[in-house]
Amino acid sequence: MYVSLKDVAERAGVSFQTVSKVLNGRKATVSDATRERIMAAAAELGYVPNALARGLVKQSTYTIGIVADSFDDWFLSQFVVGAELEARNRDHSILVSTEAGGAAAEQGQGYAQSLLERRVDGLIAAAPSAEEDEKAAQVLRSRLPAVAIHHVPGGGVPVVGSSHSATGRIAAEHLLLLGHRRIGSITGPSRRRVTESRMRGFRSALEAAGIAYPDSAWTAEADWSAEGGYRATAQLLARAPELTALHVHSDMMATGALAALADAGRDVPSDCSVIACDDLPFSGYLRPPLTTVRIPARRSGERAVELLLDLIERKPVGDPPKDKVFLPVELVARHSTAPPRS
Amino acid sequence: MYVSLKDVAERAGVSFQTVSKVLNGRKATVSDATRERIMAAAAELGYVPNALARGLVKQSTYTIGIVADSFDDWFLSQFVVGAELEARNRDHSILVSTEAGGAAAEQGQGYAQSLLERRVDGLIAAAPSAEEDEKAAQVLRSRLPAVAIHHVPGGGVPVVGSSHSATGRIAAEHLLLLGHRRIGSITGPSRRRVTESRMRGFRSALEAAGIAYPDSAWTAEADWSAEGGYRATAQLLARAPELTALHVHSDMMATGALAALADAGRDVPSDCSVIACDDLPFSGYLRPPLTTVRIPARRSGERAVELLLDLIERKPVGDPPKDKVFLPVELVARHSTAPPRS
DNA sequence: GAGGGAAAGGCGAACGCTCGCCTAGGAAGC
DNA sequence: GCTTCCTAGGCGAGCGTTCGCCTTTCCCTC
Repeated sequence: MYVSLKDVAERAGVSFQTVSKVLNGRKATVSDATRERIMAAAAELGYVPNALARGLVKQSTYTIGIVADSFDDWFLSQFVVGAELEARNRDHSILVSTEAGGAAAEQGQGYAQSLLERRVDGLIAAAPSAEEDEKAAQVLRSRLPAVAIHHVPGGGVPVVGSSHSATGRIAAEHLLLLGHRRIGSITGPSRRRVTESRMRGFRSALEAAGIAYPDSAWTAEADWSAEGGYRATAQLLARAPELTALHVHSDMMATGALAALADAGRDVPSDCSVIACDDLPFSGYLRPPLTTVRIPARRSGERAVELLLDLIERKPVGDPPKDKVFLPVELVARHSTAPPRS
Repeated sequence: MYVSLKDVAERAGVSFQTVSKVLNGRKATVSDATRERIMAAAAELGYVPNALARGLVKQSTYTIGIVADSFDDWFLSQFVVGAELEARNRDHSILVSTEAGGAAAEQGQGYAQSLLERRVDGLIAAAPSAEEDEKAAQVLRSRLPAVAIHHVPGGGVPVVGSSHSATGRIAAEHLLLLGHRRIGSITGPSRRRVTESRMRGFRSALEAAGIAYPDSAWTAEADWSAEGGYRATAQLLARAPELTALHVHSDMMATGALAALADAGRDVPSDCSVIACDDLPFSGYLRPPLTTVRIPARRSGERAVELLLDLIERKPVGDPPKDKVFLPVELVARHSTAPPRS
């Protein structure tokens, strides 16, 4: 079905190994005439190299694997876009797998199984749902060069990303500066580290301002979705009408929060401010435009690949790899936040 | 680095071919004792099959390739999710590439190049940006079993998806039924087929109702983004204040449209109705909740894989493959549409 | 005219696997 | 006791590459 080096060789009247030399640019040893004959033959026949065979002998596929949870997630898909960009720059390609847990695991496929079978040269763990998974951690640690965007039990895997606690802190400080004292939180799933870290940063800022935060009373948990955000907000509002501001852990949930606030007849920002994080492409087009903390998703993907590739190509006596790379987050002040009504 | 069949064989005291038999479940010919010894050895050593080698000899990788434009796009990423699901069901995996044009093409990589190199068993073309690309069409037609989600020049490739003209028609009919007569359009890029088809369906519904549609006056083009939608809407509003409804070609652009309407001081739906298409996860949480035509993105991915796999496994004298599969779209009426103010 | 060297290209081996056929040995049948 | 059949497992070949080394040819040089 496909033409092979041998087919090209036959047509050009040389040995297939010579064709290999030419097509891989190891020029020194072939005459110009032959080279051209070979190139022509390859083009006419429509030769497409076989990455399987090449990978087999080179013991490297120039490919890096990403274990992600799902493309549903904005952060993850942006992360992959960034990763792909950087990989392309450095002559590698990206393989994405969703075998972190859930459906795949039920079918008996291990963490990143298909990636390992395909012999990727390195692994990027981008599946927070597996952040507590011991087995996954073992794979990451022992098999291959790897980096992660989240905590890996037992460590030993460099982490790339932005500081979640800083994200929470920045949000809190912005609200504090405007004069808010009674701030509620719509969080992601509480078992996730990111949720805990954001709350830590958030709380620390409040404490620094000498404000107590009644955890259970002013917090509602959701699942990152707009729908979840709507429900959690509606509940929280009913429970704690005294709040003058909401710190929402994602723009998507904030979209729901804005709707819930509107439906409750509370004006944003005059009755209640809202600050979120992510900075989705449409966040500035919600009404009111959403104030948020921008998370550099794409950039994280780029940096993860950079780091991983450095790790893979590490010189024998290279410098020890960094074990944490933090990318800065940034406050994007729009109009969903304002001083509380006095 | 990796353990191979030979390593497992040595530990179990058999030939490596026997290990292969056992691990692939061709049981008949091996005693229970031996089988267990082999399984144990494989587990202890952490054997991971090498898909490269296997693909090489089997001349099949059990993998299907998707050429997509970008993960930025909601439709495309949902499509991939669906495709992955269905592929997993049928023991295949998915490889996604963004080599349709743009950055990749500039680096001299052909359409789907890396997918072909990896010897995928079939191709799904999901890159509208290449819908007019002759070379891409040739690859799709000649190389491999393929299906597409968009028109392919010259045909010969089955198309899976929903009817764009029906989408436009449904939107128009909904607005017509409410009593609108002066309806504007915020479209995607006009060089895309999808844009043209939607407008065709839209216009045909208007004509059926005996309404003339002044194309250039009531249409504004954007780029699918919220920002583009905002700008196009703002312009159109200024140009054609008589409009009582807007037909927007994507929910993302409609998000911008809603913002533009709000900023122009026009209430939705009482001053101007808005209907869009896609049904994004947050569309029901915009305020007002967006009326839209739901496009079955995930389902399209599933069907595309189904169809492709059938094509690949086609029995010698199988039925001729369908060349079009249409998935129904569905009106989701929410609150951004209402009768025009009389 | 012998020796040396560079240029051009051939060749064998190996990567890790699957597949089909082959063989050794024991049990069964007459 | 000899043939026949199974059963359990071995073995060779080949998939399409890359890599290092080897061979041939030809041109110089002394």
